[in-house]
Amino acid sequence: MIVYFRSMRTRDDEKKEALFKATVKLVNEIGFVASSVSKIAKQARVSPATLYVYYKNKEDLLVSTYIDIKLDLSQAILSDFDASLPIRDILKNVWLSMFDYVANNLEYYKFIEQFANSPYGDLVDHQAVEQYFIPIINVLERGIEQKIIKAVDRHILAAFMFPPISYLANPRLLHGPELSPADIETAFTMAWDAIKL
Amino acid sequence: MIVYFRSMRTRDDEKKEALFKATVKLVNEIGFVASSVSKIAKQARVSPATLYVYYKNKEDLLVSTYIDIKLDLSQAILSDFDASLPIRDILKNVWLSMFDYVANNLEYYKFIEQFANSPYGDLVDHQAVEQYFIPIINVLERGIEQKIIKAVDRHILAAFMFPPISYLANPRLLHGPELSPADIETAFTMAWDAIKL
Amino acid sequence: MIVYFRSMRTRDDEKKEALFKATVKLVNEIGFVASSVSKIAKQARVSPATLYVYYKNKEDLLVSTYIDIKLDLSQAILSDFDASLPIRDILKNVWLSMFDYVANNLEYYKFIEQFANSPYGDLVDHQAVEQYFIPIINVLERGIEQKIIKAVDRHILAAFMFPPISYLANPRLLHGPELSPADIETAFTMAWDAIKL
Amino acid sequence: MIVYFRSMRTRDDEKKEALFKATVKLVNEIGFVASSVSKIAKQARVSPATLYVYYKNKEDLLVSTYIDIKLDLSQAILSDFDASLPIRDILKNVWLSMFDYVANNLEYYKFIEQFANSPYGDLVDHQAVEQYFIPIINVLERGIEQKIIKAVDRHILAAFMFPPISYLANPRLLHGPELSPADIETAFTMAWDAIKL
DNA sequence: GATGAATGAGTGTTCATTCAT
DNA sequence: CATGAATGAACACTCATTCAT
Repeated sequence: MIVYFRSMRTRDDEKKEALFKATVKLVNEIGFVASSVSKIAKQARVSPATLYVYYKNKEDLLVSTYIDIKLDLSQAILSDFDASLPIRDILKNVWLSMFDYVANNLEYYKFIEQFANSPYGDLVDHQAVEQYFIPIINVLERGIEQKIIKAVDRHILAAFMFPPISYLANPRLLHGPELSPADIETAFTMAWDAIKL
Repeated sequence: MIVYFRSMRTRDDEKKEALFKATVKLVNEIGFVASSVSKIAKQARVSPATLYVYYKNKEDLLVSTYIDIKLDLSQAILSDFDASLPIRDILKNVWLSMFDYVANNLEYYKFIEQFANSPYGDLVDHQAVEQYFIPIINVLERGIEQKIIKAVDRHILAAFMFPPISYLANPRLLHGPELSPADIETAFTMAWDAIKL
Repeated sequence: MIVYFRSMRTRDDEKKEALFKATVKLVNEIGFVASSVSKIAKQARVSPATLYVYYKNKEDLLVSTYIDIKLDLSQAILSDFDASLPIRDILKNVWLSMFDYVANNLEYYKFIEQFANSPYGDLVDHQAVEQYFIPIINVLERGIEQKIIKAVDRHILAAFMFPPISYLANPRLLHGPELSPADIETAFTMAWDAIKL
Repeated sequence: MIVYFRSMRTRDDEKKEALFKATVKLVNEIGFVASSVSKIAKQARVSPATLYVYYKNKEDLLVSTYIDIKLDLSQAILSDFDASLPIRDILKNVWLSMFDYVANNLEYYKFIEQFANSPYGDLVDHQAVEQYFIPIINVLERGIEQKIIKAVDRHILAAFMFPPISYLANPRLLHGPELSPADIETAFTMAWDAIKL
């Protein structure tokens, strides 16, 4: 006896997720340029027409995928966020979480890198996306107030914390050997040296 | 004896340069995805067929353009390179030169960013390109020997010097106000704090 | 005994009428070519699948719509038909009714024009549709018998009565200013001059 | 020995004409709605992509075809135009020429009918097209001055001369037997009766 | 060297229709 | 009766590249 837990013809989150995964996978394998709707659909094992049931168009698919990853990233980073710790420890947790995320979800990270470096990047509501990261911003500002962190614009502080991670964790950019745990520890120290007073 | 009534730059070079400029311009304006051979040719005011006189195919055009820019960048960075200065000053010159270059040649810089974040990036002979930057590597290594700079892999050092520049000088990534000269000065200090012992 | 708490017009008829109106509206606004089933369904605020409850397929929808309008037109034209009047007066009433109908129901009229000038036109049982207009044909034949109207094939007579109306009342064909009541009166006189002996 | 009178790779008016003919033929056979670019190209024995060498897009193809036919029609009608004849004779020549044209080039005529009754019709510069027919307009106006023709707007006069031709010569509209030469003669008399004073 | 013409293969998207519920 | 989901086939159009000149 067959029991259907979900109807055969109702909106199917499995399909949407298949499209999401197919998009990320293909963009990583063959790049933004070559990732056509039909290839993505084929990868997700649905008809190209079905894609348009779940997304308004290709742009919507890509932007949605980007935002979903950004949200996922922010949740990963903030998962063990503990505001009661010393500021350096909070930031170290955040930094290592992000390094882990990038290293272990390279496909996701490479997607958002390609996305941000494309004209699609201009289509995103950046303020909305930055909302996700407000707790980190707040920590930086607390650090400035407490004279622990250099009193400069938060974007400049961010520039020395996060872009180095992308670079170090992304084999497409780092044309050298993978980093050891000790290297990663050192790298955080360097980031901290950059921003600390 | 040959007398050139026309400029020394031959007709051919003019066409090739027009294609180079058209490629950079279009990739910036409409992105990698939409930059087709025929659009590039039209922008350069030549026939699509002519493009194939100068480049083997589209990939060759894009890779060549990337390498040309990388070379140009390295020359700009190393233009006032003076090995006799103190290490911090050398690096400061390099850093500011690069910041200037990125800020003043954003089109070039955005091109290589898009390029590097695409599968085309995998086609480049990175070792050859890194040759251009050897003098800088050498300075870093001298700094390490002299116990001025942290004794870590040169890629890690680079990660805290150059990616922050891309981030801070690229409006597509920095979703905030432009940097003041004082900000830029501060930013270098932070880079130096990161790498110095 | 059955008591209707809801109006006599059933839910079904409402949907069918909505589809009818949506079809006419869309064909007028965007043309036969662009009037897809899903757009018509959306305009009628029903699911595309629902359309197939009321019509066999798209062809059935269009042909039915055409025939319904033709019937409506015939009823409008024959509403004040009075066989006891002089022949010229009968035809004048008919002619002016039709002009009124076309002018006041341009959407309907443009639909049947587009329809007739398309291969769908070949699918209609013309004899059945012409039944609606038999009284007019009869008047013309009475006129011929009474030596008031030229003794030619009824289609030729019709050619000078009705196509000019389409032309004069349809802004898509008449590329000039709208007609005044006096113009319309004159136009009937011309039609009559054409057919009278 | 083969002699090439035209190069194999230069713009080829034969291809453009093949596309023109294919467009007319297909629109007649399967209608505007179903006449897709790929079907037209296949009918003309060229690649769909080649169509875009000769026409900007589908709209351009259809509008150009329409205008070309209109021009052809005007030339046919005015071929034996003799301004020195009596006005009735001039118009009779024009009328019969047009009847002939429609009857003998039904494909062309049906194309422009379908075209005019579609939203594409709105895209044409009607004033430009009407230029072709100015000599006829002038005759009508001379007739009005000479008190031979009714003093009404030229569009109303036209409405009783030309739409009846479309109707009588077009089997899709005239659901009856074909007209005899005598019928045609009579039909012109009726048109003349309509417009003459 | 330089080109406009030409195209098979592909693009993103919409089509008319069916299906399970 | 009514529906949203699903799709193969088609849509208009552009692609990178080649070819004859």
